[in-house]
Amino acid sequence: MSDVRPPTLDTVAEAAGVSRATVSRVVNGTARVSPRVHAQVENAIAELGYVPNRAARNLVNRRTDSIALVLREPDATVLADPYLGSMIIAISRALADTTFQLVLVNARNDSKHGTLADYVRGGHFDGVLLASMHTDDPLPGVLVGSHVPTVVSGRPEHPIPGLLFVDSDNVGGGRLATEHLVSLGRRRIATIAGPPDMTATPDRLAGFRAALADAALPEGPVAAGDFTHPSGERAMAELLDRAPELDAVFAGNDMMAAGALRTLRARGRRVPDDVAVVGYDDIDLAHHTEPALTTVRQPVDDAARTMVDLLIGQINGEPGGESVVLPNELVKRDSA
Amino acid sequence: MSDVRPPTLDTVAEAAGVSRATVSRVVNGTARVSPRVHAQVENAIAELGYVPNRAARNLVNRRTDSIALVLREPDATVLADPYLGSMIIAISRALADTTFQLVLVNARNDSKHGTLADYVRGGHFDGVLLASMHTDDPLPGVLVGSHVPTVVSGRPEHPIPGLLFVDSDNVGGGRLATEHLVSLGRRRIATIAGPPDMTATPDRLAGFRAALADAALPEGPVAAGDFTHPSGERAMAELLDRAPELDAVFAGNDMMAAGALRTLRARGRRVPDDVAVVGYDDIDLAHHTEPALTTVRQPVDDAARTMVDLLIGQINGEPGGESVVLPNELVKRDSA
DNA sequence: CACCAAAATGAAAGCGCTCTCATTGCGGGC
DNA sequence: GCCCGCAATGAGAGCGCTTTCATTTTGGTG
Repeated sequence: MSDVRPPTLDTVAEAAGVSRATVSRVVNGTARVSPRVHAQVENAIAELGYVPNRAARNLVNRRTDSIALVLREPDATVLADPYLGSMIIAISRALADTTFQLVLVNARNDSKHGTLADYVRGGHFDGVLLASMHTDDPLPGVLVGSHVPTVVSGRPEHPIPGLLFVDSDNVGGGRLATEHLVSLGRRRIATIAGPPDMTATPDRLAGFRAALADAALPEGPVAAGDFTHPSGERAMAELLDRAPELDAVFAGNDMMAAGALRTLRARGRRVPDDVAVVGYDDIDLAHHTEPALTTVRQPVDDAARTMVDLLIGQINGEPGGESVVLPNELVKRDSA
Repeated sequence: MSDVRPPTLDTVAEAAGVSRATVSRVVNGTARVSPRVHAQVENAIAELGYVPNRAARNLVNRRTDSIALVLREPDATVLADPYLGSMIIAISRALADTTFQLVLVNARNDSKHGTLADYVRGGHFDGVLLASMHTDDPLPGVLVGSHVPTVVSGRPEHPIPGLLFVDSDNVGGGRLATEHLVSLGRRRIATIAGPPDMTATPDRLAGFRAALADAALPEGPVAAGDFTHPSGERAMAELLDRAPELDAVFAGNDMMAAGALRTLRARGRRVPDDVAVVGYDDIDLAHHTEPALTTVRQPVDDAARTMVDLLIGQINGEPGGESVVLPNELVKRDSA
């Protein structure tokens, strides 16, 4: 309600005794300006506390200088997984050194103005980062079709021409976890898989099976979970019923691994003595379970930085961006 | 790189055979338009897929339609606490039904363009939400001084005129936890306090002491932590050394409670039989510790919604916003 | 049927910025 | 001393929108 308007380019120009164009030039460093004039302008800017008006700038430049982070999680269950939170923080950090703002778009499909797809396509953002994608989600296709620079986290089920993604090597991760169990001498290895509509699930499963095959071990039983703690408890119970003699479990994420741990304890199985357990993600919780979880760590910070770099490259029209698959790492603790 | 520009008001106007002003009116519902013309315009909009240009709108309206969520956490340690993540999600959800965008500003003091304070003051946002404040942070004062609508999460140490905050009743929460321990018959009750530079810490401590006084119990030992898991382990060890006979602990958050649990187990104390433990926050982890944590739940969703409502009220110049303190709730599980 | 108020619409002025194009100023080569 | 070329600067158009103000249309009344 204060009616004092912030200084504009013209204000500064007048104060410095030059034209608006010149001030613009020094603000943007876009052309040479004589040292004397440059100093005058700088002084005027400092004195008036001038800050460029973003809207005006965006209008003429046809850029918004902001990128959307779309979280595709209709149900709160998966939001409980701190992995997503760490992703958000990592992306925000990766963006901190750029001029881009991070806009969080919490997307239950069409909450905002009309469809989410329309909203995102509506030129509100220079680019879009998609996290926690499901295989049947049409959004990435729509965005690419609308020429909106887009990078998704996690390999899409079907490659979409022009869609870049950053993923961690889930096949390798599944293999890493399973090979570790094998190296421990375990022979009856089961797995708790994640939701089938995220590619991480089949990928980790593929790594699991490949490692088993390499070790000439029979394919262990598979139970399905949905990345939540309770689903891990249930899946473990199911596994125990189906294969009471199992001596190891590879869980599709740490949350489910924690659930499995609880079921194992309830059933009187000691971990890792009777049953070894390996999780996935290395979320904070992995330190706190009893026993502490051996798990596969994903390079969240690297992934975030890579996504941001790829996206900005696309926004700037640089050629040659390529999807990236980052390696994972086994973190050995006490559960296996 | 595509050179086809999106449709503008003029495009639509021409297609509908009316003036730009009229189209603007139907888009904004700002004035009456005859039904026939209205329909024509709607058709044209639908056909062309017109979406208003946000920058142009912002320029003339002097609004950005976006609000900043500033996370004031220089060190990653506190970021590991999922409480913050749940806050982010809750705020994002609370904003989903409004026209405002949520911009995440991850603020290690002056990463972006110049000082954070300047950046935030630079008119990039209509309002600011501050989370995880520390008592010595000058930012809220600066913002209020610059007439930037601001709402902070958590009571500031010294009331700042014009600064609204939303907090949960930490004194009451500390009391709730402690009274529960007292009601369990515990008599030697210790506490692990959080970082002293957040008001939640002295407040919870005050509640703790008040409850002890009410029960005519001596003031128990206090150890200091920093809200992290390791600090909880250390603080518990210290407490055990100083007061080996203690039979209950109230921890300033769940993370430290989990650490305390681990130390207790290592020292051979059974929970809750030998030592009862109560945490604070009811983060997801509270379900997964062994035993599951009894804890104080903060109304995160309510708090988020309240913050958003207050902020939007301020932005719209509505009078009469008041700081709010929300009640907490004791969640009984197995640790006490 | 003429008249006037009210309703509907249009014309146009900016919002603050960038950038093209034109103009000015300057030094050096002849 | 004059002219040319380049560096420095300024003038001004326009980005897409909202909004005031003027104008046209409409419809009710005498």
